[in-house]
Amino acid sequence: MTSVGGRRSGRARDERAERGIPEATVARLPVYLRALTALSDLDVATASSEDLAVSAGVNSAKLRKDLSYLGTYGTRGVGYDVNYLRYQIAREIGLTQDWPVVIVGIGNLGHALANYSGFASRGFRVAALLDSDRARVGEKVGELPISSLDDLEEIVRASSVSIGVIATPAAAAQDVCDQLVAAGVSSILNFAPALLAVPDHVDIRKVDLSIELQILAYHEQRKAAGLAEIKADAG
Amino acid sequence: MTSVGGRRSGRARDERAERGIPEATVARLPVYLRALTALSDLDVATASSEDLAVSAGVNSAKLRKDLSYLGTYGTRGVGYDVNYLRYQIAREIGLTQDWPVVIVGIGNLGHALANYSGFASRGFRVAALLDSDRARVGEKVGELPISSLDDLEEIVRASSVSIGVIATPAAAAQDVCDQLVAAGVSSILNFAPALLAVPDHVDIRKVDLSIELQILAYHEQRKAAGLAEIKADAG
DNA sequence: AAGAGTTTGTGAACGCGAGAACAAAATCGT
DNA sequence: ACGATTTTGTTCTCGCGTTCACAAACTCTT
Repeated sequence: MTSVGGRRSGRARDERAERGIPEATVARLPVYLRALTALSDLDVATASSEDLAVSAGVNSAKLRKDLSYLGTYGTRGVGYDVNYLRYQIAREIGLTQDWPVVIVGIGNLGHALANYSGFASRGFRVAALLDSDRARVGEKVGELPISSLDDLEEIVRASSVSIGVIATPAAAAQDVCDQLVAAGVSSILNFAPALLAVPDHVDIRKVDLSIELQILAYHEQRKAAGLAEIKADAG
Repeated sequence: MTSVGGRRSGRARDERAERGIPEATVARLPVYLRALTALSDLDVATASSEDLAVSAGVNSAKLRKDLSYLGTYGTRGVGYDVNYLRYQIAREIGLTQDWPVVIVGIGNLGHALANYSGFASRGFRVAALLDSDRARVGEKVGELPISSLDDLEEIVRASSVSIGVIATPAAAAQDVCDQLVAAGVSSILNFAPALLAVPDHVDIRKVDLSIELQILAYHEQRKAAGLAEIKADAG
């Protein structure tokens, strides 16, 4: 409990940022970043936690607590310097560096993702587009040509890719996932409606359109049932 | 506390399903449904909570508790009848009926969504594609022609649409959202990277690619930092 | 028919995250 | 220079969701 702790080096570092920002907070940092960027574009120099909270759509106490995990970047009685805080959050997330990304599966969705401008604007760069259909290899999508899935390993090594996006049909997803992991990719964003198994050291997140719609349908049905009940009681 | 409760009608109903399935459970029901469908396709007649939990990628106790909110559909010592449970979950979510959906913003993403086969296979039907660009009105995407955003209200009324999907640029999202709400849509799935304000009675869910990537980047950076630290300590 | 073996449904403990509330620290006005 | 005001950073409490653990309920074997 005294002096040397764990495998920390001797150099003093910011204790607060050292270990463990709660996952819920991490998920909100990009939202704050977006709000700060919007304020910055409007030439707002400083903003209170309340201002920011409104822009981000969260409770101000929650926002202050979230920011406190990063460090003490605010000034009591004043608020937060918009550009300074924006930089600090960007640095914390890792957006001060460039992240090469490969997209696997260039169907309708892969196409859309390849052309998505939100990639480049936030430090993500599409390094390659891959598809298992040999007939499509060479075809251009925007600036980039489609490469063969066989070249995955070489591309990942050559461009130091650590993030992969899966936009294949569900049936192919696990196989592609395994290949990505074997090639050295350690973060995966999965758009295929399938459960993917990965080793512990690999992070995986899924985006599932169909699930989102089903959740909406559940609530929608509930609203309709409530109305029907009121009607029945009245009649 | 006795006899007549709230605005319930006199008819007895299943108390369990009557009110309030936890939101976390609702979000998992579609996952269970997918797992059950997969098992059904493999002609598996019954499955234990453990089997299902593995297929769905969750803890079996959690799965049992989730299912218990719907009713008592399992048999102790045996497990769950796959097809029966599948039907019950589908009914609970509201997938026994057909949900017409409108998609607004037919750019790259809107195109991909319009052609997404996962829609139809789960009871969602694309009723119309809308775009504000008059030059594109009439253009066909798959089977459907693009309609003008001006016709939104009529389309919503004619087809009893209650779910809308926003796939426009961020700048247009709030305006489109307001129009959807005004037309009578009460559930919205938003793909635009923008915070949308809606009345209380409207449900909204967002899917944000850029945020997902940023979350992955944070963890990726963390892994890299950890490695660097170990290297530095060793050297 | 009765005991052995399974598997569900649920009570209880625990941990995390949300939000209220407040002390500490900065600015501003006089 | 000092009190009033603003706003942060943090402590505390509460509720929700996850997980463990076990009694109840069912099947199967003999």
